[in-house]
Amino acid sequence: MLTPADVLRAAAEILDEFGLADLSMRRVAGALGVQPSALYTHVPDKQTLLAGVADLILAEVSEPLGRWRPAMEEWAGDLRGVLLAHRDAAELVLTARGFGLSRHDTTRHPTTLLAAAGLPPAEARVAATTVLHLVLGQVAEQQARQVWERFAGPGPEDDPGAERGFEIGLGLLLDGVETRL
Amino acid sequence: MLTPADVLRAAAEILDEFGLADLSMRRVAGALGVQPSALYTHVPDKQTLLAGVADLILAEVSEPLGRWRPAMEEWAGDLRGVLLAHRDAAELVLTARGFGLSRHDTTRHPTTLLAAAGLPPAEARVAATTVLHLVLGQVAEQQARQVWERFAGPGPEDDPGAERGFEIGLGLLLDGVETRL
DNA sequence: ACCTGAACACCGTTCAAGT
DNA sequence: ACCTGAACACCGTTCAAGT
Repeated sequence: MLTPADVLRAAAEILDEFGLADLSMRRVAGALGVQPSALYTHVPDKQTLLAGVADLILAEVSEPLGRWRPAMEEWAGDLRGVLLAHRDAAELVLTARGFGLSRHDTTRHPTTLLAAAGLPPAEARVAATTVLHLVLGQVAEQQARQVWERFAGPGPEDDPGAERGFEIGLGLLLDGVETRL
Repeated sequence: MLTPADVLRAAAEILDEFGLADLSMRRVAGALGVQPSALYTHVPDKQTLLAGVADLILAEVSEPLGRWRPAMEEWAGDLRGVLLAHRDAAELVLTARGFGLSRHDTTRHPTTLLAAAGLPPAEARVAATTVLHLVLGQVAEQQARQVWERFAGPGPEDDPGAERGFEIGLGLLLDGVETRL
């Protein structure tokens, strides 16, 4: 007997191995050894299933702790690392968040951290969300490039240029935060 | 007789009216009154067609001129406005850029502008790309939310919270740039 | 060169039927 | 409640055939 958690796990595995384009309801069903229609007993539709996988991924990101600046740097780096560890994760999270189906409040802890550092609550929320958007935008582009390189280019590289760009861009943003403290 | 430009235009119209999910090769063909297979005389595949539409949209963004800070604010606002004016444009641009099929060098002018203001060339490029990623991440999320609200919520709003968040986030980043000048 | 028409190998989702 | 099997209304892309 299947459970919603089984469906989620199977979907997450297909995402990591074959990517978002190959993550179809029929493929998830196949991996579980059931008919496609059987999934709809445990999951309302594909959109909700994808949001569940996105939340599973976001739950891997650790909470930021300690002095605000190194903590924010670690959180952003961790978020980026988690997204890069799962194929097409940035695009998945971006659409899941937009569709409002994501239950995971990703910016909760960094917002608290920035507020505790002295930033007005509204600005803290915006600053945390800005860091999130920055990471999502950068990783989404990098991962779409990786999809392409998988069958056209010289294979998936570590892309040190992207990491360098991420660090510099984040540094600019956190410098901006620092001027407001 | 069809031309590649006709196919691009038809695809762009379907995007604006019905969104990325409904932008299929079969629908573009239908709008042009031809069989789906007829498109492949003018366009290699769907991916390339989408990248062409993305470049069409990005070409609408005006060049930044004048003092660096107001020019960057205007450029980022213009970019955001252009993306918001075309349904699902941020997601489209994000994947088209990632796939490396986009011919449009979006960050060219803002990079020159920041370099002229005194930022080292490498940092200028990164700073311009960071602004781009910020805008793409924020608009991608907002537009995915708009897709959802179209058949679930209270209709597409202007979302002043998103605009406010954009302005504050951009301000933080540009403050960071300022500390480096 | 340009387009048609048919085909191939897929999709997400629904639904009557069985257990 | 849970799952099967068939069906509906779609996909992108290819390819022989016509002009």
